[in-house]
Amino acid sequence: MNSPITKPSIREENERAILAAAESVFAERGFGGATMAAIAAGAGVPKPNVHYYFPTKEKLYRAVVERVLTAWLDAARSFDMSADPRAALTAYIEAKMDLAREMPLSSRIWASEIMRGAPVIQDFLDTTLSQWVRSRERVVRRWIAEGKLKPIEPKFLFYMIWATTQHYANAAHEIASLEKGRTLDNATFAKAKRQVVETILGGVVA
Amino acid sequence: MNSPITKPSIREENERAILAAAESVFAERGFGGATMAAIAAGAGVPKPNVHYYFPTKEKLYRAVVERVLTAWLDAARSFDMSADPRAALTAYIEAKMDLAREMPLSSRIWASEIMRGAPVIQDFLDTTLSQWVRSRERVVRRWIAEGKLKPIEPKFLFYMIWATTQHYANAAHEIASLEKGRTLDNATFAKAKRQVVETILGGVVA
DNA sequence: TATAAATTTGACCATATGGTCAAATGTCGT
DNA sequence: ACGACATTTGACCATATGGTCAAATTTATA
Repeated sequence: MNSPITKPSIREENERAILAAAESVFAERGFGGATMAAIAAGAGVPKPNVHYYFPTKEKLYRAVVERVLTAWLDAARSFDMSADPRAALTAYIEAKMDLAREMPLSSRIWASEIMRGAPVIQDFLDTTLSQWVRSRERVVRRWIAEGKLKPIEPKFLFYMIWATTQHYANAAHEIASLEKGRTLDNATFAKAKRQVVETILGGVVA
Repeated sequence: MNSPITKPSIREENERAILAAAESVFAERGFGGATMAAIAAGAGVPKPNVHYYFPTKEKLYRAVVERVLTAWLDAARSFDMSADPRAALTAYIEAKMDLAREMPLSSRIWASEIMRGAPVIQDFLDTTLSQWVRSRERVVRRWIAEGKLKPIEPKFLFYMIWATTQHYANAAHEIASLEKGRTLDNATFAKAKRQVVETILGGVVA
């Protein structure tokens, strides 16, 4: 049914448009501030049509958040536990920076979902994310034992990586304001990425 | 009139209670999701009473954000431009960490205001914050010229500090989830603070 | 204590919003 | 071309929400 070359069905195309609009509206105004009318307008369809594909605002939000989770997991995979810390952390930080750059809306929705107390992704935090952290913690501790990293608490390192990389999505507006209103261009962003990698590596590599 | 020992007037006391409730509701649900009814309930006063002190939701929100700005400025002052980078950055990072710990609601409101595109604090970003950044950038560049810091872009250092420290407020729930649901205790938070300071210093001090 | 000013509060109002419905229209396989 | 099914859409509805008002009550002030 779902062969790669099938042209998108009406349903697929509409769901795509609605999800895209929803992502943007949820990211800008938060769950509470988003309205189905705004989402419908953003998707270019009448409001009842949104409800036809996503029965409730809650369900639509969940669908949006699921895409965010997918993006998170993709970036998470770039943490190569078999590599040495420099390579593993560099790849991971760069993946996270690219995610913030390329999917700022997803990143903001993630942040705001967490600030709300994670009503939708609590289960993800308790299962997938917890496991991811535990396994990577072990790897980091091994690196420390091997004298490759300073004796740090792995979690705090992850927090710093998550926070710093996400900041480039969450605070894109603030950053632009400090750059005379202009968004970071690719070259500047690349410099930021490099500096983030080097600062963190410089701070934790033994 | 406003001598230090004057007992709070009815007005002062009510405004305080309303602002406190508003801060909590805005932080939890965002501007759009917050309701005046919830704020009134949180403050323990009837809804019209909230409007008596703060005519509109928008004005109430502005009042809350102003308190956040004050907190931001207080922490900003701890960046001692006359000191050497180790001392200056340590004091600043620690002040920011303490702020995130002691005023998590303010920190979250700040984050969500910025994610909304800073409709209320745009002016602050363009004036006070821009000036603060420019003057500190100069100091950091001087430190670099004196060989005390690696050749970094000062702004990216500030972003890392802001992001990482704020994370402990913004993502407190996520962090708690990764700690079996328990909030970081004081000792653990102190360790986090130390590690953040040491990682960043280790990353940028020459 | 009398009077003015500040504060409180129940009852309301207009609008916005999430969601529904049924009729109309489009799509697709046969 | 036909019937079955998917999709679209204008008109609605119930509720929530920001905000108002005027009467009642409390607090300051002279």
